[in-house]
Amino acid sequence: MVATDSLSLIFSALSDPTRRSILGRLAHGELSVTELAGPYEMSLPAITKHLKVLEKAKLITRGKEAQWRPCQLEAKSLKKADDWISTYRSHWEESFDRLDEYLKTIQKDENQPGEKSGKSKKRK
Amino acid sequence: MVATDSLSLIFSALSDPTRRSILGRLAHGELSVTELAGPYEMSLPAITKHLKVLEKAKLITRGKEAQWRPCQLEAKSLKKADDWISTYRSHWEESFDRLDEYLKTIQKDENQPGEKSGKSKKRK
DNA sequence: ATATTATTCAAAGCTAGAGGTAAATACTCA
DNA sequence: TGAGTATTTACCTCTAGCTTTGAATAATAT
Repeated sequence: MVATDSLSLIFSALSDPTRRSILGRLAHGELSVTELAGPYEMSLPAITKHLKVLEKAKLITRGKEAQWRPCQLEAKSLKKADDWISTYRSHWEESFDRLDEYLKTIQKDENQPGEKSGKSKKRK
Repeated sequence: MVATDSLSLIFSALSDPTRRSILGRLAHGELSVTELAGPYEMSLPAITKHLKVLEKAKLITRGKEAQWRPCQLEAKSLKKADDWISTYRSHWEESFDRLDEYLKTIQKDENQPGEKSGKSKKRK
């Protein structure tokens, strides 16, 4: 990754299934690295690195308790991602409307068939 | 990227600022590659590659109109990302509650000071 | 002090990402 | 057909990402 802005870090962190799964498990409460690593067929150092990525994206915070460095979900960063995506919410709601419109259009076209699909907008 | 599941493709596509910006501009309507490339200090082939990434993630669809391959936003995939994130929505709402609790806790501790921060949960 | 448990660091391998330039392809119009 | 415009392919470079193994560090318990 070249970009280091917070949104890019967040989306990049979320682009790995293991990391998403880790977040999912942290949603039920704090876990240590070893506990976290349990289900995955992956070395501990690999998990450590995934945690680093999540930490850099501020999707988790880490504590210190004896020899454990427990991980905790930090949902505020997920909210950041959600805020970005939510600006498009109207678009996917709209697309149902477009589907409706489309369906109405076919019905109409069944009576008066004509152009195949040509919308020939002119471009300079 | 190793993962090829749709969520990973989507989040990975969103992890680049240029690609997010492209989606933002497509939100206002269909655009050709050259129109899209305009604002960025980047070669056309670079833009083509970004579009490929967006297309693979099904965040855009492409048309064919004379020598143009216009791009269109496909919001359904954004909804997929939104659905994943939304399972955590309760967590960031909750975190305000936790802040409240925390603030109450300090107020109490100002009267009877004691342990620095020790929550010493036992772990086997 | 030593053994045990938990976690991280270092080095290396390999694949993919992001960008560039130059050339090829696709379509339109005269 | 040939010129012009739009887009993609091929190829190259460089950096970053994911994973491994083996060794190092940190804290606890004996």
